[in-house]
Amino acid sequence: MKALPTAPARGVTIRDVARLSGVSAMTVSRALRQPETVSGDTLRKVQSAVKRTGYVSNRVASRLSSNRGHVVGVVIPIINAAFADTIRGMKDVLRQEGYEMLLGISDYSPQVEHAEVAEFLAQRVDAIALTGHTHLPQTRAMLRRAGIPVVQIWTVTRRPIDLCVGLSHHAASRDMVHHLHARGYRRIAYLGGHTAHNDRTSERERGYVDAMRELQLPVSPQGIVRRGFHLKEGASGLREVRERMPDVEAVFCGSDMLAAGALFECQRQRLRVPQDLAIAGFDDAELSSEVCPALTTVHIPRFDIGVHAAQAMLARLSGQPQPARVQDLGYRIVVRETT
Amino acid sequence: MKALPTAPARGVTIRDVARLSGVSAMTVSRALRQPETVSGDTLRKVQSAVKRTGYVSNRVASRLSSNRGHVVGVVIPIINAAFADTIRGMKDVLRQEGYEMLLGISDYSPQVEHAEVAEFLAQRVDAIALTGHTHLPQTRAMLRRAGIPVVQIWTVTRRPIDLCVGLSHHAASRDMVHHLHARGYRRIAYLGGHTAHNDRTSERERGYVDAMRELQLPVSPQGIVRRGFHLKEGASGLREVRERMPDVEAVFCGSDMLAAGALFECQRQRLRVPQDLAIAGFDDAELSSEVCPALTTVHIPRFDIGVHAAQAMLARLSGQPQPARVQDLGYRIVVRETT
DNA sequence: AACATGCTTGTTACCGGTATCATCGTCGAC
DNA sequence: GTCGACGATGATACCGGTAACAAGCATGTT
Repeated sequence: MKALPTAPARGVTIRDVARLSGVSAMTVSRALRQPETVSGDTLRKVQSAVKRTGYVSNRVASRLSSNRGHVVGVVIPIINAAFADTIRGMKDVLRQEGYEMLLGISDYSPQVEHAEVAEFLAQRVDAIALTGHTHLPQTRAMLRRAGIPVVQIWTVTRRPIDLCVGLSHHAASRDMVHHLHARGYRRIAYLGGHTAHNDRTSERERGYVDAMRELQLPVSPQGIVRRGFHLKEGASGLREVRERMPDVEAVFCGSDMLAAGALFECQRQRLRVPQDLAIAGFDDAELSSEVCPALTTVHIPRFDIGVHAAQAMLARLSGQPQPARVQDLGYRIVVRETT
Repeated sequence: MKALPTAPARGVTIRDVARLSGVSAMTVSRALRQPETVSGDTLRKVQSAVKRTGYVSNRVASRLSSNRGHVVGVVIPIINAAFADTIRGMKDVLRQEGYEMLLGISDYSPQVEHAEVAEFLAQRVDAIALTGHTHLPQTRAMLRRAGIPVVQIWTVTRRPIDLCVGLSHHAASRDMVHHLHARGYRRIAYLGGHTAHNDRTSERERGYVDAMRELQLPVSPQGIVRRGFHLKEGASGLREVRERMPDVEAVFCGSDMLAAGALFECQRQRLRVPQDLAIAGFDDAELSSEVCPALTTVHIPRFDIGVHAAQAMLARLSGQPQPARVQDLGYRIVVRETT
């Protein structure tokens, strides 16, 4: 088993280690970062001195002089189960490579996102991940100027700022509507998230509209209801859908939270799902396979988005062969019991 | 409306601003951090130069020389809905004060937690928040030596490393068992989380055991089942409880995820809740009020824990009157339909 | 033997701020 | 009129690393 990382013993600097091992500070620095460039003898002396003093490199100083601080910044709109998986994926990769993560939360506000990015850059992070591709022009400009790896996650876009890892929410949404159609549903409503400053929800809604048109099914503003992503709003959303469109046969929800909230409301109203009303979700949340009846939904690779995003930025940082600029990780329609 | 924070224009340093405004770098530094110590004339010149150049102070350099970097580190065991609320609470406060957050995830491993803390200290964070009070002795020692504010969150403990903000999970758990008893339930089983390296789950389990003893109800290892915190495990846990204790009347779950998983399993098995079996949870997750029937649970101030923790560390950092070392934010039994 | 080559190590300066102390001018008190 | 106090500003060194270059030395080549 590996020894525990030692504490950055207060005040122990590289010069202390240098003195103790009888070499220069520069040699200590080299011994720690590129052991193969110093002699075996020197390496041993340095390692022993490090152990005795409990020396830990000061990342702040290191970053100031070399412009590498082993920190990346990540901005997500909100912490929820979906983004949590992506964060976990990133963390797993970053930890292995010795990188830390600054977390920014934008609350779906481009202004707040901009402020977080500005602060990240002031902190001189090595790379930045952003959610989606809807940003202020100033934010894009600032990121370009910064000249560090930038990964946009969750959606794919043709013109990323730098890199991008995600999937087409439009295509996924479209496919789900086709699934509902194949099951025989015709009066299909859409209960989705607010679309302001959110390309995921916008794409999903457009996917629904486009598919309905393709299938020559009736689409109308009556059949589209928008809500936040809370279970409670799924319930109220379902009530509104049924008021507006009494003969609705299926409700396609832009997130599993909305779908589950709608499902619970059906249970309260003693509506049978899917006999009286079919429900489909999006995200394949943990909940979806566990509720009764289990939710039909779109599985998206939340965890892998994080893994690939982190790998892409690290690859760029280490000057490895350039990763693909755009990585589409796809999705999967998961048919369960509610459709 | 406030202007957007500007980009750290590449390469613009305090010296550039100094040259442009015709004063020394030191005066610029003062004008930005303690505007009241420079003359009005100077202040205006500096502000204009800052605007023209788009200068943003380099936090890295600032931290190196002044030991203040406007970053705090937070370690949580896992990202889930519960901790997400706490993170949000912290972020809200930190953002207002211009602090950024490094996020560490320990996966319930004290070794990983130790490594994260070590790395945070190498990054020279201004303060650290940790979850719970179960840490390696080395971790405690390292934190003490670091001499920065440390907040332990979620549980209260008599001997915190420095500060602590949370509640007594033992008392809350005990109260819930008393509630079940008052409702007439006698054969009460406990379905909780794994207790290794987790003081929240341990305390909750002990609270159950202690309350059962007080009430002179039968407690046996048969009536205690441990699982992870996934819905699926709530379902499998419920099956195991009923196998082991066929005449069980109520299941007290150490988390709402387990409780909801158990509830869904009951629905699948066509068991009526609470008539055939009562279920109580812990955490008051968003889910709990929305499922049908709604879950009886223990509400805990997840968001406020974050807010108070952040406020406590910032208070200490700014040398304000010392915050209370231990803040017990309490809990509330929320009776709904499942008991 | 003289010299080029490569490997290891050391010296120096610098990253971009800020702490500290020195300096300068102004104003009021004696 | 001289002196001390105070406010504003500047010069310098330093935080703790690392880049860039120089130097020393052993080895191989002609």
